[in-house]
Amino acid sequence: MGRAPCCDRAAVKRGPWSPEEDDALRDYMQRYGNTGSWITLPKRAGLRRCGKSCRLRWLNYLRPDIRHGGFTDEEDAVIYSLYSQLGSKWSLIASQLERRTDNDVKNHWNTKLKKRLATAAAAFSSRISPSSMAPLPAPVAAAHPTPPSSLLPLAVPVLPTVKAEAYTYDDDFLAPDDALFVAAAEGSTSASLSAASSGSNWSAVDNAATNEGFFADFCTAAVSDLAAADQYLSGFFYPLDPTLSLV
DNA sequence: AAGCCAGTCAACCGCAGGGGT
DNA sequence: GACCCCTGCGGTTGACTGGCT
Repeated sequence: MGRAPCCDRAAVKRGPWSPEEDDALRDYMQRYGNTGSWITLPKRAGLRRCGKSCRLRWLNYLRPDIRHGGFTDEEDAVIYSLYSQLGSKWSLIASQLERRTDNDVKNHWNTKLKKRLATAAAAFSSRISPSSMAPLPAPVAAAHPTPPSSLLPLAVPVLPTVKAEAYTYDDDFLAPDDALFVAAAEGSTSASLSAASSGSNWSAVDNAATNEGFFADFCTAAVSDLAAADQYLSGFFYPLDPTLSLV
């Protein structure tokens, strides 16, 4: 016994909205607002649409106070930063951006930012060559379909996480250099890097990397400029471990 | 010109949770 | 407390478009 549908699917129109339907919904909302429920709105507005469809169309498209497309670098940076802290809480992220909808932010992330971040991570990990580092884990994602010509045509690894990688990276647990790489790649502050380089306080590495904002800063840098992201990361690596080198 | 493919984005679906009864 | 209704959310789908062969 499934959930009852919210409306009679045979009786309502589905698919793209026509200009006439848009006009009808816009006119109704501007005259009366949605004083009743979304479920009853289609009838009141003279639309053969599901109430949920009306709500979505209004909130994501017709509402006068929203912008579409053309995300700025600043907005991208905010999205990266918040995503690194909140995950896919699109409505929360959108609420921090002026006149953006959760659907727009989600689409922008899935079609552009996610790929850009993967490219930045791939470019970064390909250039770090600590002398004693164990081989990187096998790439999880498929090869990037169209890598920029400025980048090596390599497979896209996921950014390793401290919690996942610290205990699985290799059979011998972590050498300090591995921990340094992992901590930096995941998102640690200089505090966690210091802990990593001392090679002892693993829970401190974990906590610092998880809770603090290095990853968000890396994402922010990666948004606009891969070279800047590289520079940013190497700024953390070099002072702590001179055996690391960029190739 | 036609077909294919990848990228984009509007729209749909199902679930979770809040509020009312 | 149990149930129902409604809204909001996040994941996914599918139509459309433009570039390439």
